Amino acid sequence: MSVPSEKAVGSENRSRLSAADWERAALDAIAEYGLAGIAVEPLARRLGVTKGSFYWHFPTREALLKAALESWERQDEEEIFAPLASIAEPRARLRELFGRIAHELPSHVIFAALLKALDHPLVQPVIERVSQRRLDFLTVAYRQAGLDEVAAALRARLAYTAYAGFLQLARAGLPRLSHEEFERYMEHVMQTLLPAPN
Amino acid sequence: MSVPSEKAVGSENRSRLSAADWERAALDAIAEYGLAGIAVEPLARRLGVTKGSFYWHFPTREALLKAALESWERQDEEEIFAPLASIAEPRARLRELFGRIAHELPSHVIFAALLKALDHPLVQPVIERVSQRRLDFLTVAYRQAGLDEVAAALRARLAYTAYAGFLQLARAGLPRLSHEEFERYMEHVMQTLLPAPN
DNA sequence: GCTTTTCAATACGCGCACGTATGGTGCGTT
DNA sequence: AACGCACCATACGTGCGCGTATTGAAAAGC
Repeated sequence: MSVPSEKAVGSENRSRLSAADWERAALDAIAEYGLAGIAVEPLARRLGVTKGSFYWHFPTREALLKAALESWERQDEEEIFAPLASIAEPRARLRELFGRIAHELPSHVIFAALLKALDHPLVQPVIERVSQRRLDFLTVAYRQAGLDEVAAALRARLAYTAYAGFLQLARAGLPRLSHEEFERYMEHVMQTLLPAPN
Repeated sequence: MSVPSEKAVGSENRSRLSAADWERAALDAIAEYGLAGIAVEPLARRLGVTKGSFYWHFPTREALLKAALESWERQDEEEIFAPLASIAEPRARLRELFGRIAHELPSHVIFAALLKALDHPLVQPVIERVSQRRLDFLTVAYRQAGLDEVAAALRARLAYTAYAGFLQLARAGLPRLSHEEFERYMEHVMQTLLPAPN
């Protein structure tokens, strides 16, 4: 049956790496340093190997970026937005979404980093797809919350830009909010961006 | 009186360059390529000289960046926000502000580029100052439009993040709006983010 | 007209990341 | 025990941008 001695789930410190390990490291690097964080030699140092390892798994730097982006797009969809879809009440669903953004989930941090690299030809289509899904998500929720077709689409766009702007400014550029202040802010956002419940 | 043969206003193609010419070129480069656009050798090529020229005017790359940022911050304040301040009616003032954002003024394009480089130690304080001014601007306008102190500050923050997000997503990442669609969108934003006129 | 200042070209060394080529090591297979 | 494959190290060449040093040319001042 040829059972590998270590088939554990996590990315243990097993001495040999796989392509998936490089993808994970790449995503971590994006979260920390932005798109420029995906660099072969720095990543290799970070992983305790040399680039000789990398070029066995991937033909080029761009290939890693591409793989990492695909991995993120899938993961983001499954882990972040799929759970939200199960919330029936649209206002609660939106509230939950906005609430999650503040928690600096890795997926959101990466999303913020990718938003800053929209000029990159590999990033742009990914963000376009993801943005469209988020817009649809918001539009549906607003529609269910009582807005008419047109208003729902417009409100979704406004909410989405606010979402993107918040991510961009959350870590710096604006005075940071305390937990309480953030709660008040969230409350205000909900009241402003959500139609009154009938 | 030693009148220089060419003292014309514009950045004519006079053969010798000044520090101000480099600053202008740097800001153009930021608008086009982002912060990475500020690079000595590429800029020199763009200007038709070699870096021998640059290092006479500036000691280092960072010095140019610093000078360009200061120039932009001053110019942005004078040319964009000062005119707005003269509009007495707060709702009209806000409308005018939002309207200007869409016109891709150079100053806004640079602002968007700087927002993407918030991690840079020279950029961060500039954006923090500018953000604070914009927040104050918005807060005052909302206050004058009838919101109470707390609500005005919160609404200003929301409007500002929407503003930043819009800039970030205007050029790519989201389906581009036609002129008519944009007008409708603006109308919706005004209705949503502005209190009803009594 | 001659010097001095101002701006620019050239040549150089450095760092750093990409990508290639090639040899080396551990481990499952037979 | 020997082989072969998967993974990694090492060495090398390239590109490109920063910064320095030195020389050169044009304009300004006297």
